[in-house]
Amino acid sequence: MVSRKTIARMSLYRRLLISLRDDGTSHVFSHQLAKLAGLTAAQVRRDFMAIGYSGSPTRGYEVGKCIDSIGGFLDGPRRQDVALVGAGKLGRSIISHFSGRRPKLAIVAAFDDDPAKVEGRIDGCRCFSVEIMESTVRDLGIQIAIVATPPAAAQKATDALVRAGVRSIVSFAATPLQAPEGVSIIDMDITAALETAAYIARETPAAVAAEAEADVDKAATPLLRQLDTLLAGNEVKLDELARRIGAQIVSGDSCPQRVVEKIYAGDRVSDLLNEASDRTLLVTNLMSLQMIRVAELMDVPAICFVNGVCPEPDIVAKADSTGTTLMVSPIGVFETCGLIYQSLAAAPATAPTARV
Amino acid sequence: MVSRKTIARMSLYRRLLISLRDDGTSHVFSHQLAKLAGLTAAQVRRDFMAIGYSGSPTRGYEVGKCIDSIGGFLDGPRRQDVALVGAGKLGRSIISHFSGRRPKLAIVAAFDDDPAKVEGRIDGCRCFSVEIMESTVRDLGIQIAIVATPPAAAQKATDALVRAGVRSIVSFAATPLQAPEGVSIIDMDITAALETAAYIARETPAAVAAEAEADVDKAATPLLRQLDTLLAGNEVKLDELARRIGAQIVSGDSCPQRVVEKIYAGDRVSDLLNEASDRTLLVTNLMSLQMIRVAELMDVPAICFVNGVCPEPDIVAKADSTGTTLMVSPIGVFETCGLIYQSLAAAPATAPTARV
DNA sequence: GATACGCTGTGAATTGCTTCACAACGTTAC
DNA sequence: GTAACGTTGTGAAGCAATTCACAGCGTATC
Repeated sequence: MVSRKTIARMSLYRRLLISLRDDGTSHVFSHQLAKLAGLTAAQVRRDFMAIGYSGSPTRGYEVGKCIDSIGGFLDGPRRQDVALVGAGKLGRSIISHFSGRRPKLAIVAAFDDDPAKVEGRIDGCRCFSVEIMESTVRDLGIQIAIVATPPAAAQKATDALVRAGVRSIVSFAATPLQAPEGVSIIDMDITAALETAAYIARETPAAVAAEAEADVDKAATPLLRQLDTLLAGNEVKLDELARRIGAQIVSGDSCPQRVVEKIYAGDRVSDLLNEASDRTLLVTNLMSLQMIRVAELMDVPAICFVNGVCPEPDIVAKADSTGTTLMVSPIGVFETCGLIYQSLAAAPATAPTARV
Repeated sequence: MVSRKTIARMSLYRRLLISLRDDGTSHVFSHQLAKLAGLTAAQVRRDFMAIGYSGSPTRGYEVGKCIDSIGGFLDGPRRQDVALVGAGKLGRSIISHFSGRRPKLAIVAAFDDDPAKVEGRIDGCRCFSVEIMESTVRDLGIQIAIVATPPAAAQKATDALVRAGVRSIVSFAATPLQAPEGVSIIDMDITAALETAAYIARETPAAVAAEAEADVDKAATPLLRQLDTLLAGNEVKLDELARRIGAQIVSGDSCPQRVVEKIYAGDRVSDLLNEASDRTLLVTNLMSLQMIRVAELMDVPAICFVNGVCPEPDIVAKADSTGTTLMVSPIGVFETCGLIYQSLAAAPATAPTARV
């Protein structure tokens, strides 16, 4: 397994490489990158070896490819959300620091015990009361947190985060945090850093130093019928549909020529069993192997993931093996459904304008 | 010579010991201190050995004496002054962090290129223009500096600090700093720390390799913009919307007169945090109390359940109590989205036919 | 087309840090 | 008094991270 230090350096390499790319550099040698990072060339080569990226003996490393390789290693397949506890000056500055920087890593919620800060927005990040932290973090499925509270509140916050399911914490608190096995703490001890600097300055030998009944059905009938009219017989091929909505087909060679005439949007697998057919396109934001398995079971020809999130290789592989076409729509579920609907309604075939 | 890591731990030990002393503890064993610090007992003993402090085999270490010993090692004979460059949020939070904490270590001057910050006082610390930094630092004989500037300015600041005689720098800049031999740099790389945390959170359970990139995002832009145009300013009242799509409002007395201008369809709660607002209608097939909680949290005015499934009384009750309007659409997510979309597109206002 | 060059990828060596393991020893118990 | 216990201090072992050193290869040069 690759060490924590190597991971941190990867983060650094990527920033350096991005900066090189922006400067128009296409290739870089290990010793050059080493110089920029303040390391040795051997260290850089070892690190790249760890992620399996190879350069050319004559041109060195390709900046673009290298950035992608590091991205493949460092970034998860989907966005990871981060919670921040302690919206004091430090906490707010950290939010600003990350604001819009890494699309795959977003501080989505801040928590503080000061009512003044609560309900405000800090650089676009919502701030809530610590009282709802545990439930919120759990509900959101957040696994990463930053602790920037006064030392007295830090351990309590950490315990709540751990109970909420957080697995990795970056701490700026001036006190070490106790966490159970399996929860990793990365301590950014500012005080220790400054004191260390002071020591060095002093001792270094001089150098330059988430009721009711239903008469709902009655009202529903006419509408549903219209929809059926709209969709039925309005077959469309998968590849054509993908093109119309700007989605990209990500699964390999499965036949995108098949037709769909019904769309099911939603993540509830149990409903799928009743709704889906071999002419149904499934629009979902739940990306899992289970989804592919159910699609196969129901003979669903295609699945459209949303928000531009590409499925992991094992999911693509599974889809390929079952012959399910996968596509990724760059936009959300509502927007994707809207476009498909619009597209079908606008189709030359039978296009009754739905009375609304 | 004692290692940098050991020095940083000393700083930590001292803080832990001071807190123990304040709690009235007079003696402490290596394993106790180790527990507090998150280290092993052997490590603690080794470190104390390095500074030549000895404990008693029966009583352990004397807290007071030990603090003094560490002080003798860590602190210099006289106060050491520190300069800070970059009085942005991060810089100011660092000043507050140290303000009055360590008498022997004081941030005496801050430097920034923003005239608005210059000449002001931050937690008692004077702020000056970067222009006079070099000469001021030199004149004050400052040997320790903290760099908290944007990456672009960091190297320049470092060079000036080095010329001014600084021998040890703690950097919070998002870029590595180059310094001559004899000037030590302690890099607090926040970005690397968070990315490392993200990696660990993701890879800890079962490692899965990541893959391809998504140029899906590019295709997304124009489409999304069109959708925004379509939806923005196309406000519609909740009761009107419900009537148009044949949905039934099931929650009690909450005000269905509110308007919505955005729809979010999907069950992924975490995305809601970023997407939802007090004008967003949430279309979902996930019927749970958690959904109501999140809606409340985000001030989402209404939730539309689908497939004609009426929510349980407890959910309706919860929604009533939070003022969230609940409606039930007789049809599925896709059809509901399609109808809403159609409805908005057909609205008298701005109705650009989406190019597909 | 052969020679020289400089770089990468990697086994092996090295360095530095952490933990083990145990002698030494003060304290308590009987 | 002495046996048992639990802790410190420390040499030695172990482990992780880094560096060395060089084979191998693509390119350039003559």
